[in-house]
Amino acid sequence: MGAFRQYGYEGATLSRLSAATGLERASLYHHFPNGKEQMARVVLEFVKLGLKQSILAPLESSGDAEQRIRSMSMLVSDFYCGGQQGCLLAMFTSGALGDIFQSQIKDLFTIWIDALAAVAVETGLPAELSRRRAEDALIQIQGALVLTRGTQDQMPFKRVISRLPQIMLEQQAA
Amino acid sequence: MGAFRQYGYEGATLSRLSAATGLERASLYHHFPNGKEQMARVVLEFVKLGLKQSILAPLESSGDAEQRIRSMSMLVSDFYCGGQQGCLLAMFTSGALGDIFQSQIKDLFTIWIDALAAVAVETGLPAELSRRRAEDALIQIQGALVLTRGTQDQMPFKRVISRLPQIMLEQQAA
DNA sequence: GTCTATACACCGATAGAC
DNA sequence: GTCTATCGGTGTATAGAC
Repeated sequence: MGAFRQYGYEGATLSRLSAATGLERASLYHHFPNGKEQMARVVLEFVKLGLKQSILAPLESSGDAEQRIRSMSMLVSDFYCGGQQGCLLAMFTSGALGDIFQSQIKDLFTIWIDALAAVAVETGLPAELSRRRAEDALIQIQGALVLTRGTQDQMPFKRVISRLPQIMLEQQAA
Repeated sequence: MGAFRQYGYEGATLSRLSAATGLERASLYHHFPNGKEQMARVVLEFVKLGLKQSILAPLESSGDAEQRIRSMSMLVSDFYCGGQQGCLLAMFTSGALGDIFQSQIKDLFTIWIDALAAVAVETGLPAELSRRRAEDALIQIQGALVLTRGTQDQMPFKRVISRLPQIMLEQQAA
């Protein structure tokens, strides 16, 4: 998975995947008969599982909504190494790949947005506004990743992470 | 330029660049003796010029600050085709490329942030806050591009575009 | 299941005719 | 300045021994 994340789909050559897994190129085709595209699909499924079972898990616990969002924020920050690591989803939306992995990518974003929106709804916000807030949260996470990597400055990402509860839950209009 | 933007650095093969320019691969080496890397650098310089002379031009005009930001927003929306086109800068921050084009990318983001911050300063906002607002604006533009492409829904991008003046100029604390 | 060996296409890049 | 032809290297993928 690391190879796809670090180098993107085109840059994740079988040689790099071989080096990352310890298996020879030919052996990879035993596990993934449909080649590189299948490997990427499995990685996306793996990411989906990780998103659900790790990052989004705190959102479904009980307790203070703000605290739950803060817990997710910490996991997000760790997952992206404080903004130094890029987002696989963002990389796979680029270029001609969007056509190939579109539905899987969309699925992942939807899961994330729905989970965040559900928390906002719990606090009494209207459904439509909650969804917009959840989208805003993801916009800022993804944008902060781009800017932090582009400017070599971790501050934007850190700022967004600490601001997430406010983005989701502040009561005034937005 | 379109090839790099659509396919990314690795995906912009010389064959595609040849097709996009109408020149044979060998002819490209006459104009860019240092090969593909040089082509990408020239593209980035071209983008820099376009950013300054087109997108950021309204910010330096006179008149209402909000109106100037709105003018830039329109140009940004057109440039990214309502969010359907990805951002070259974001693509080039990914993978091992960050090391090669890092300084040029950083330069471009800095120019954009400084130009936006200057407008906020004009309206009486403190310098530090203005800079944060400018960073926030870019975060949301970049994040909206990712989300819009990832979810196949233009709404997030449109929402961010229309919200840009507010992000930059609202007077209350943030 | 993993390996070595290999097939074939395409990559970035160069030489040299015109 | 643009082309055809070609280089060495690497890409994805397959065959077959073990």
